[in-house]
Amino acid sequence: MAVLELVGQKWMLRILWELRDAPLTFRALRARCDNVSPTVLNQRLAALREAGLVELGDEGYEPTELCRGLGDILPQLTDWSRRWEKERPAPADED
Amino acid sequence: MAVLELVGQKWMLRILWELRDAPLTFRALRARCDNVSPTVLNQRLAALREAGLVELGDEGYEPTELCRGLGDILPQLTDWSRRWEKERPAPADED
DNA sequence: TATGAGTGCTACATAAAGCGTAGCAAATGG
DNA sequence: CCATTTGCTACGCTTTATGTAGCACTCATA
Repeated sequence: MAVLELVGQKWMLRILWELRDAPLTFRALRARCDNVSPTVLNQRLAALREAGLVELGDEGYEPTELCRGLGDILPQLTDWSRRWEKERPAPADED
Repeated sequence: MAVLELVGQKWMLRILWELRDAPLTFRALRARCDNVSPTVLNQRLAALREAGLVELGDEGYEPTELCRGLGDILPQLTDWSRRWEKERPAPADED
């Protein structure tokens, strides 16, 4: 389960999530990720590119064919996320 | 997609993954997670418990009913992980 | 040629998070 | 009383992330 160590890193799921629909430029992607520092974003993108999950095309960064499988999984994660937000015990105060 | 910020943290997916089958004690879970430092493990478990995703039963930590939905998703992540390991471009040397 | 806006990406100092080890308090069993 | 196991914390140190600034490059317009 080596992929857990990859996508388990901070911002990884978020990055892949933001790239799910359309390609995004470095700066646009950064903006979508709450302005994550470019240092980290670059590190993550480098790892994703080395893993063959993301590539830099003419219109920006986009998931590769190899990454597409995640496209079926992430929506389920969204679904589950919605269920969780409805049924979770104490919303408490998270920002 | 607040859940991404939760499970996107380091060790989160791994922790949930290790709890998928049977309950694990704090120490056992720690052992399975490459002996992650107890400080972090405790932080993560606290977050998971506050989110109502994990609880501490008689036999150790275990996912709650609310968390079970992930049980259908994580195996797919495994599947995808296996595909990825077969088809990825350059295994290179990652440790 | 130049100027301006966009791109990917890097440098730097500071802040935050994680790590490894040791150990505590409580519960359990001899 | 002692040993074992439990969940969990404290400590000092290393690693990682943050935020801001800016570089080198490309493209379009003038």
